[in-house]
Amino acid sequence: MADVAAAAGVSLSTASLAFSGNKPVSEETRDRVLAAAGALGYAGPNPLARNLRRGRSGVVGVAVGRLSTAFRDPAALPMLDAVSEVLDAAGLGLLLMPHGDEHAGLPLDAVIYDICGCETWGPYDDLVARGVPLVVVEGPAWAGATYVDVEHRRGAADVARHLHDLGHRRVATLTLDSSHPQREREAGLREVFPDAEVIGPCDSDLVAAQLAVGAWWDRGGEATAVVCQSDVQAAGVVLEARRRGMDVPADLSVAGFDGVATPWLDVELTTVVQPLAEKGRATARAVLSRIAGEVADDVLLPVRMRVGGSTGPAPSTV
Amino acid sequence: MADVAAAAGVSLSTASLAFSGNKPVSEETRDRVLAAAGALGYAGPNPLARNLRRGRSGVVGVAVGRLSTAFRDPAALPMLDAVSEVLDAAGLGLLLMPHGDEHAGLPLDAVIYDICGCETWGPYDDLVARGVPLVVVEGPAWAGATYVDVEHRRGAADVARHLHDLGHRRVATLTLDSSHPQREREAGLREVFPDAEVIGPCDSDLVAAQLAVGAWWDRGGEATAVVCQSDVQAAGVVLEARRRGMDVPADLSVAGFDGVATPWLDVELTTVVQPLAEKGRATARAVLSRIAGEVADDVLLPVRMRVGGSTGPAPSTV
DNA sequence: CGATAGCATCGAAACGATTCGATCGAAACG
DNA sequence: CGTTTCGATCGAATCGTTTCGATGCTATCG
Repeated sequence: MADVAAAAGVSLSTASLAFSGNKPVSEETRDRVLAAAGALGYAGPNPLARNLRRGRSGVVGVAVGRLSTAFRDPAALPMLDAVSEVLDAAGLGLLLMPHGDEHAGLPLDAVIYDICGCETWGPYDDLVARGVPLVVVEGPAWAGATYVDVEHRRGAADVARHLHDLGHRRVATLTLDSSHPQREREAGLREVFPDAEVIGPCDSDLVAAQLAVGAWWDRGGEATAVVCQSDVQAAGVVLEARRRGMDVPADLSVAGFDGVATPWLDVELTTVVQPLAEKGRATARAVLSRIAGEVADDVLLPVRMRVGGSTGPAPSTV
Repeated sequence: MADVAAAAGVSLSTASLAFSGNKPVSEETRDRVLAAAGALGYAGPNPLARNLRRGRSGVVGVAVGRLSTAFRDPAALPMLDAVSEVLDAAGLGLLLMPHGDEHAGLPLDAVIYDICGCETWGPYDDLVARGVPLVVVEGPAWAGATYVDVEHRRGAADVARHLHDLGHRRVATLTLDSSHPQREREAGLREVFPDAEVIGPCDSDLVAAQLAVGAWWDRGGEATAVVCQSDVQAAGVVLEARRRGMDVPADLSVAGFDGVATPWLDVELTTVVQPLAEKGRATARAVLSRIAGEVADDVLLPVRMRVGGSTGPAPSTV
């Protein structure tokens, strides 16, 4: 930039102002600087230097598990999409941080922990030591972090009540690996069905759910309704039930969670609809606040049960 | 760091060496520096300053469309996962660049264009002016970029021959928006079926495919086989065909592309299996080479047709 | 017409590291 | 014992900006 300034016959500081526009520069001077830049093939201020000066990198990390697993669940995308949209508008980029701490050397302005079952991570000590703002989505409590969460417990309780109203008394649940949302949801379920049987934990994956519930039936499991922790799991249960000759919802009611689209399934799932986009926006807003040095309030978003065709009256034969 | 050096009674340069290990430092000195750092709550060298010195940000951008659409297709994930794995190992982070140029101010060491239908973008002039290495996946030709691609044309031709061998003569194809891969694949198809009818372009989305092929049938479209540009599209066609009382493959053969898992479909698709992970690794390797200042050769990866149960002999009644 | 604003410009000091070349002992060598 | 070598340490330059405070200079005001 010094060369450009020299070529334009102005000082370095003026050239800088011509590019950044942080202070008024006469039209004529700006044009002269820009022309000189063009002639010299100067592409504008070096972002690295700017970042050093500003003390900001313009990059926000988002901790996900392995990409292929984190995004397999269709609920992850609308959320991340909304995050990205808000951050983009603020000129911030989103850096993927798959499990691992290879990213210790990168300059991050903030980090989002979207807990896709990454309960065990713990915040990177390095980030905490550096004072990098942390925003935790659906996560356990970490000191100093801002929280964004949805009403897992209430959603699960709503579903449980719905099933109870339909006459179900023998309910089983397919769980996720132990995590904050899982614990909350199980608590919600147990408000209504204290003795609900746990089929076992499995990933939010169609085949995994089929295998898990199939194995449970094989070893004699019985229930008139299965409550799942994601719509993908629920779809797996529906498919496996049918494969075994059961009708949904006549013989078995199945409930999901998330409220994502499953167009390849011919029945609309009864589920708990999360405001995924709003969750993402709230997360991004929290990030922006924290970066700006403000305190950001924790956010708890409401959920809404949606009754679909996958749940129905309990079969009277039980 | 100056404070730490002072506290440890060494010079700034020595303190720097103690942290980076770029030159030998006596064990005792290092311990003293680290101890001083701990006492002063210094979390290590500031990445922004390091980046400025090094002239590297450690961040690689990956241009995708909107996240929700880019990752909806299950083929995108294994690819990106592999990219991320290789880059992580090299200490580089992956920055998502959704469509738009808000990312102009970010310091990127290289940019990957994974052309998910983002044909129209053009490389950011800014990046080119800055001399940022570009790696284009399945893209059109841009001067100076390194290319990674798969044998779209050959894969499509293999599928076409397979159908021809099965006796099909009336073949239609569901396309993607015009793009390099789409053009290549259509060329492959036309090697065997020069007159194949185009049903129309649609996103690689289940519902979109159902609607597109459904509308085509509604307006009198006829074919014994439909060649699709992704497995998701193919699944949509299978579902829609069945909804209309056709049997797959007895009445209609359907072929996909990509070779991803569709466990919710009860028929294994005939498809063209792409080496997705290898594509990702090759891409990442190209990025690393280019960042290192080396020239990176273009890569063309082989594909393999996999015959599944979605294609069969042409019905004799046509 | 003199004092006061206000605008454009400039010089110089950060921002926080890395790294080149020089210095200084001590060990190794003949 | 004199000389070379090597490892540890240091000082200073550098990376490329942004921005604070100062300096003219020209309108504005009374």
